[in-house]
Amino acid sequence: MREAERMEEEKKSRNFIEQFIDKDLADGVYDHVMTRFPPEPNGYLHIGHAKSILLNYGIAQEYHGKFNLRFDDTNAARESTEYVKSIKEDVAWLGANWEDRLFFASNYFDQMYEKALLLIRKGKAYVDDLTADQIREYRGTLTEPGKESPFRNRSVEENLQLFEEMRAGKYADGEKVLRAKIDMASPNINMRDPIIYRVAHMRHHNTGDKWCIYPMYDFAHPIEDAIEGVTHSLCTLEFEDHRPLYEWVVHECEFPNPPRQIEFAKLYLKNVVTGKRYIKRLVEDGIVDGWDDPRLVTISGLRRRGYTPESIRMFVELSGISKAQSTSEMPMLEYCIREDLKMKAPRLMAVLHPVKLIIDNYPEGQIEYLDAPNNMENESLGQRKLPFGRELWIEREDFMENPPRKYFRMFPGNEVRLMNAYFVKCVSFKKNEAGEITEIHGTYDPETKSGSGFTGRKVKGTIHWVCAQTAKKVTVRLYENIVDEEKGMFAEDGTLNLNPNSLVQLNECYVEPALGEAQPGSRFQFVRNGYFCADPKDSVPGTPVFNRIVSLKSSFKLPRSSE
RNA sequence: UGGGCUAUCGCCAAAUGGUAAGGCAACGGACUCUGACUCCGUCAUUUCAAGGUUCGAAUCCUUGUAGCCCAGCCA
Repeated sequence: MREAERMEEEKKSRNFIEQFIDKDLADGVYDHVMTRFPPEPNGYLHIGHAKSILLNYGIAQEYHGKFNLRFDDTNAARESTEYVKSIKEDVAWLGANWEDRLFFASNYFDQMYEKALLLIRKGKAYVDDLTADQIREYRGTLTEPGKESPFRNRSVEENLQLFEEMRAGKYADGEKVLRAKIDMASPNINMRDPIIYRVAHMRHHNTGDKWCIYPMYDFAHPIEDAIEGVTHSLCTLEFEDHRPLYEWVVHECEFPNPPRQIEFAKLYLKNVVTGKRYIKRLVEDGIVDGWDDPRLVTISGLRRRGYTPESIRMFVELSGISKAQSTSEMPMLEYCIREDLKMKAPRLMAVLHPVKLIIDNYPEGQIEYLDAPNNMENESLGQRKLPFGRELWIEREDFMENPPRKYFRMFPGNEVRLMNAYFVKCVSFKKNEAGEITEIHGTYDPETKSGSGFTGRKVKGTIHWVCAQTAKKVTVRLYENIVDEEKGMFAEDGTLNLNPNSLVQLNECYVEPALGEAQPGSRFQFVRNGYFCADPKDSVPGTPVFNRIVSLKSSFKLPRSSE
C-alpha cells in the first residue's frame, strides 16, 4: 500500500526545474541544494513574488537544502528600510523560513570590490571615460554590432589606479565606469562590455557613506549567489539573455563550484495589476489607501483582505512552473481561498441588504436562544447560542412579490426554513409609495424548530436571518476589481483603466451578535454571502469592519425580465 | 529586421517516440437546514501551420506563423 503510494509519488511529473536539479545531483555537479529569494527593497511584495518565494523555498525543502533571504540592495537611491521590514514580514507570513540566513548584498561590497580588482588584473575589465550617451552610441543597436571604446585598452596599472580613484571619490557621478571586457560585437547586447561598477555619490541605508561606487546587477548578483553557496539561482524569464554574462562573471571571478541560473515564467493575473510600478502609482496617487489596500494583490493586501498563506501556497502550486508566458485567472485564486476556509471558518449569519420580517404569531418582546453549529461540516468549531425574536432582518433578495418559476425562497403564501430556527410562512407584506418592500409578515410553526427532528413536511428553501433586537450594525466592504474589465487593463496612453466602483461600502448591514465581537483578522463565512475577514487595520472588537474575501458561487439566476 | 525564449481545451498544465493526465472555469444531473458544499457525468480523434522521417510523432527533421524579452551608469 505504502509502496504503491510511493510509486505514485515517483511517477508524478517533475517540473523542468526539478528535472534540471535532479540531473545536477545525479551528475555530481552539486551534492546539496541551496536557493534564495533576492528582492530589491524598493516596494512591497505581491502575488507574483509569492510564486518565486514559494518556488525557491519549496525546492530547498524538497531537496533537504537551504533557503536564503537576501536583499539585493545595490541601488540605494530607490530603496528603504520600510520595504526591508515589509518584505521580511511577508516572506515569513508565507511560511518561507530563512532561519539565520538573512543577507544583504551590501554586506558583500568589499568582496565585490576585490573581484573587480581581480578582473582588472586579468585584463578582463577596464575603466571607461565615455559619457552615458557615448556608451549608448558605441553599444550599437539590436541589429548592428557595437564598437570598442577608445579607453578599452588601457594598461592594467592605469585601470587599477583609475578604479582606486573612483572608489576614493575623485570623480563625479557618471564621469567614469568600470566595464567588463567581453565582446562589443556580440549579438547579445548584454555581452557588449557591460558596465559593472558606476560612480554614485549616495547614502546607502546599510553602508552609509562608505562607498561612492556601486556594483551593477549583472556583476553583483552572480557574486552574491556564489558567496552564499547558492546552487540554483532561480529567476524570471527576462534574465535569460543575462545568463551568459552570469556565467562569465562566476567563471572569471574564479568561484569554485559556481551557481547556475535557471529561468521560469512570471505569474500574471488577468485584469489584475501586478507590477510594482503600477501598484506604486496607485498608492502614491491615493487611489488605494496604501500598499496593503485589500483591493491590491500585494501580499499585505491579500493578507488584510483575509487570504491565508495556505490559500496562496495552493494557488502557486496549482498554477505550476513552466517557461511559457502565461496569465492565470482570478477564479483560480478564489477557488483556493474558498477551499481553504471551507472547513476552517465559522459559518455565521449576516444580512447585507436588510428588510424586516415580522413573525406575527411570535410573542412580542420574547427572545429565545437556539443552539446552532458554527460549521456543520466541522464539529470542532463548536456551537453558539443564536438569539431569535419576533422581528428579524432578512435579505432583500430572499423575498419576491411575484416569484419566477423555481424560486424557492420567500413569497406570499410560501413556507421556507429560517436557518437554524423555524419554518416560517409568508402571509403579507407592505410597500412604500416608491413600490419598495418595507415589511414582510409571516407566521412560524413551533413544531419545526431546528434540531427537533420534525419531518412532517418539507420546504424547498432555506434563508438566513438575524434577530433585529440583538443584531449588531457593522460596516461591510464589498470590493470589485480595481481595473475596468470591460475596457481592459490599459488605456492607449499606458495608464490604467480604473473601475470607479471598485469599492462598495455598505453601512446598513446586520450581523448576529457573535460577529459583532469579531477579532481583527478573524475570518467567517457569511451564509450565502461569501467569506469575510474582520479588517485587522480598520476594526476593533465590538465595531468590526468586514472585508469580503471572496463570494460564494451562486447557481440560481433570475430569468430575464422579458420572460 | 540581430539575439534569446515560448507555442498542448476559455485559463493553468502533464505527457521526455508507444497512441493527449490533472486542476480552474463552464455545462448537465443527484443530494442539501440556502441554490453553497459534496457526489456523479460532459468538456482536445488532436497538440500554432504545412510538409517530411518512422510500424508508430505533441515529442525527431524542414519550412513557415504568432507571442514575449533585450539597445539603464535599474533590478
